[in-house]
Amino acid sequence: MTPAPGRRRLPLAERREEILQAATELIAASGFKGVTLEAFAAACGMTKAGLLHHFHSREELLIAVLERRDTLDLTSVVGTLEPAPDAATARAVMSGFVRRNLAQRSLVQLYTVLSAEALDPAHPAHAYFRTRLREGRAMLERYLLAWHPHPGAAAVDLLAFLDGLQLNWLRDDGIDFLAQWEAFADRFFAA
Amino acid sequence: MTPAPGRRRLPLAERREEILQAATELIAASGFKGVTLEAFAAACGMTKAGLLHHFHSREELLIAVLERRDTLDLTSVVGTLEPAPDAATARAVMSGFVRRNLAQRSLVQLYTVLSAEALDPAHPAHAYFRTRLREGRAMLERYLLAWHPHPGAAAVDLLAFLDGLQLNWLRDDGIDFLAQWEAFADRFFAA
DNA sequence: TAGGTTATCTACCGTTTGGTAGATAGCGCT
DNA sequence: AGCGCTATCTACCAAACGGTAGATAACCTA
Repeated sequence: MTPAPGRRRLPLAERREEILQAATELIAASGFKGVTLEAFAAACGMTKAGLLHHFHSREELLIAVLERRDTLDLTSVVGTLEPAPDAATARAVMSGFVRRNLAQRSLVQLYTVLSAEALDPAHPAHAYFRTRLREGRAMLERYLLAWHPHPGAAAVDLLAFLDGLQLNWLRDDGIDFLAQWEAFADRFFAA
Repeated sequence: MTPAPGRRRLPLAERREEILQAATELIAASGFKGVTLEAFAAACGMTKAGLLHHFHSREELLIAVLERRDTLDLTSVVGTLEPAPDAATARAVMSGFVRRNLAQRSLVQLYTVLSAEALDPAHPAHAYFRTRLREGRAMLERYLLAWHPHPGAAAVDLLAFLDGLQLNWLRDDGIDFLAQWEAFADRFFAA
């Protein structure tokens, strides 16, 4: 049997992954501000100090969570598609994101709250979100380039609408996220 | 002369207004989380305890600031217009908000950050923002009712786009808020 | 099985912060 | 002038929280 694990020792990589996974769930449920170092640790059955051995500060943990989630998301949605720069592909990719987000509301809320907090240039995740926005827009623009008359402005439009729709959906779950998106997309991709 | 005011005593209403004004500026500059009770008080030349005599908690102060700002904004933008329920009026009102927001970026950021924080149902301003969204949408819908084929969905669209555009503008001031809005409005109000 | 590496723990610290209790003093009224 | 109301202050508290230091024990290798 496991010899009365008053202490459970794991190899580095494994423990890190366990922590990140637990932290993601916790943050998604209660926001980042709402979760204390001790709570993160307790979720893995360890203590603050134990956790800090792996992530040297609370902020470092946050960044790690974000980056991990980002990688997972990106590969899962875009990964399998050919990067064909046409309207149909662009719409497919965006619809993929919409559907994925629809299914993980609390995680979307996490991103929303964090990205707002991070408007403050002093916030630990400020640079992260700034970069993320720029890259996302550049990527989208590449998809629009070949067929849209104003790819730059259109990319801004599309991302703004999606961000805003998400925000309103979080505030009021009476909103039909998917329907509103599809209607908007019909118009947008008709041009 | 004023007799060496180690203590400055003001009538209730006057002091309240002074506090709200100072608090608004402070929050707009550094966010709500970034300002401590003591800082709010110091800005009016008083102490925490003195301030708490007027607002019984930090949260109460926050709500008061929001409500005051809301009232001021609403009267300043909508106040002078006839509530004619046609497209032109709707567009004029919305454009009024856009221009006003454009001119007070830090205040917009305040609202953005707060409304994101307030997604948490336990947040002191949760109800405030929920109500505000609903009322805003209802008001907008009334303007669209007479001429738009789908007033409900359109209201959601418009507010989502504006929220999102604002958010992206806050994240990246390279975005031309006004131009993007006008272009969108051209399409939206053409229908 | 001995020994070293290191993952984990116990105990503690210092600061920040929201809030309270009771004293004090400025203003209006008679 | 005196008195009461209350706006304001001084002093204090308690708890939360992020982080550190040094002890301890689990696993790997020889």
